[in-house]
Amino acid sequence: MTTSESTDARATRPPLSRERVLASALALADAEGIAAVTMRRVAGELGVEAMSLYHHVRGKDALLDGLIDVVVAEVHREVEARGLPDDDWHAVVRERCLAARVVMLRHPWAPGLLASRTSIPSGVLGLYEEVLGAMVRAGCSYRLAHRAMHALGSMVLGFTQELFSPADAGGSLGDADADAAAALAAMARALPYTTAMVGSEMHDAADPTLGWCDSQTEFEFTLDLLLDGLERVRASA
Amino acid sequence: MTTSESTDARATRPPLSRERVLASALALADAEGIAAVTMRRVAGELGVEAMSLYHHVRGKDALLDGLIDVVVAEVHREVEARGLPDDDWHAVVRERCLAARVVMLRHPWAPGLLASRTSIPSGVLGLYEEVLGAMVRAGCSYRLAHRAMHALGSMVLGFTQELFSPADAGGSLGDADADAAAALAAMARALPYTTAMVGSEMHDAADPTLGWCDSQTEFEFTLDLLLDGLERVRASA
DNA sequence: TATGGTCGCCTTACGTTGTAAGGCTGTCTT
DNA sequence: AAGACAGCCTTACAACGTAAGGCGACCATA
Repeated sequence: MTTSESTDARATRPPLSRERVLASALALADAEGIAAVTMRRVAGELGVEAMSLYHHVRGKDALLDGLIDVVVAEVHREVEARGLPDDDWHAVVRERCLAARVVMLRHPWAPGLLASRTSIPSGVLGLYEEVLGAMVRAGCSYRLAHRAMHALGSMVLGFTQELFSPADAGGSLGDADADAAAALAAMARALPYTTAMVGSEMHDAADPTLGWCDSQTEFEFTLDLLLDGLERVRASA
Repeated sequence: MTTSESTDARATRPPLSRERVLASALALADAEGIAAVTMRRVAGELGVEAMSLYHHVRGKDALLDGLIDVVVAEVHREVEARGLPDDDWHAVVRERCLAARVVMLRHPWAPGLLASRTSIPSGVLGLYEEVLGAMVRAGCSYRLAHRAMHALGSMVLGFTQELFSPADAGGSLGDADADAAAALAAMARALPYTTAMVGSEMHDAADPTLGWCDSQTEFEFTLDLLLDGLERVRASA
């Protein structure tokens, strides 16, 4: 009985593999956040016991490293899917940053996870190399290119960790109207400029229900701010 | 016996308080990283059992929120400790960012923790308000000021999460020389620009033992890049 | 001066986490 | 045929956050 059951189960499902483990973990992280990625949970998703994962992954830390590799590979694929200008360094760098961003938006847990790793994943070095090459070939000094790496890297990772989301800034709506109004009034008194900004931006927003803060636009604005600044430094050197 | 012991212990140490709990957690996080901040561990540091903390802190999450409040208060104090230019928005914003940075450097776990919180801490709103006010009074539109918040915030938080630290880029030194040389050669082949950049920057660095990558300089460079860009947009509007 | 309440801390216990150690069952090699 | 091996499972342990309740010391009131 027990024998036939386990035989059935083994026949039914495809054999485990590092790829299947990582795919399962990725799906789980996307669906329920990185905290849901638990050895037992991932195993359960694969119809298997927790300890079985250890035959394909050294441990939880290695699993998370693998997850990062998957995300970085996705960025590479996204870069290839877009056209490669290759002549204009501005465009080359811009495309890399935007590609990285769409992938980070698909996997909002990725920036935090990346930041938590102690050693830099090798795939990321490949991305840096491409950007670096484009800048240096365009006549940027290594010093300038180095600084660009810091600036752009911190922006790509930082922008997904939205510290300034509408729901938070708006206070806890959904309470009684009186309470909400009082809270809003108190906020307007304590933080007049912030309140005015939210009001002004919400009024200007095309679709206020979607959120007053279109972070894609913000992202591209900041990106161009940096790229223009870098170009200015390059040209003046 | 038991009675006298507990009496002694209670007489010996000052009574617990929210402040003492937070101070202990802060010291622990600074010394051993945020992962070491455990209810049992913090309690142990105070000569107390884990559950005793719950009389002064709602739970672990509230403890971490408290930790953030402490850090934000430290930023405010740092801002006050510096002189207040107050006339030049450029300088006002710059000082805030630099103040935030030195505090983040003192508590490297803070940016990650801040990013992990779901709701924005009220103290941070105060900082935003100051920067926002300076910009708006200087003639920036709310739209521009809003974008500046995103750009500057993501930079301040992102820059401490050094994804590009010397130890990593340099590979694992400390092995046999032959292995290290081989690894370096392989890296030079796979990542020629990166290798060249590290070499170039290390050569130029005043004190190579301190690290080829002076992130304070990088930070200020990026900050000024952003501020100059923002000023240009403001002036042209 | 007794008495009951409250405060501060402790004890015990439960469910969840990562993972070390070892068992069982097929398949493959010699 | 026999032994090695791969793949999965079982059991077990320490550490985690925290719910529930206990116990002594104080303090106000009767």
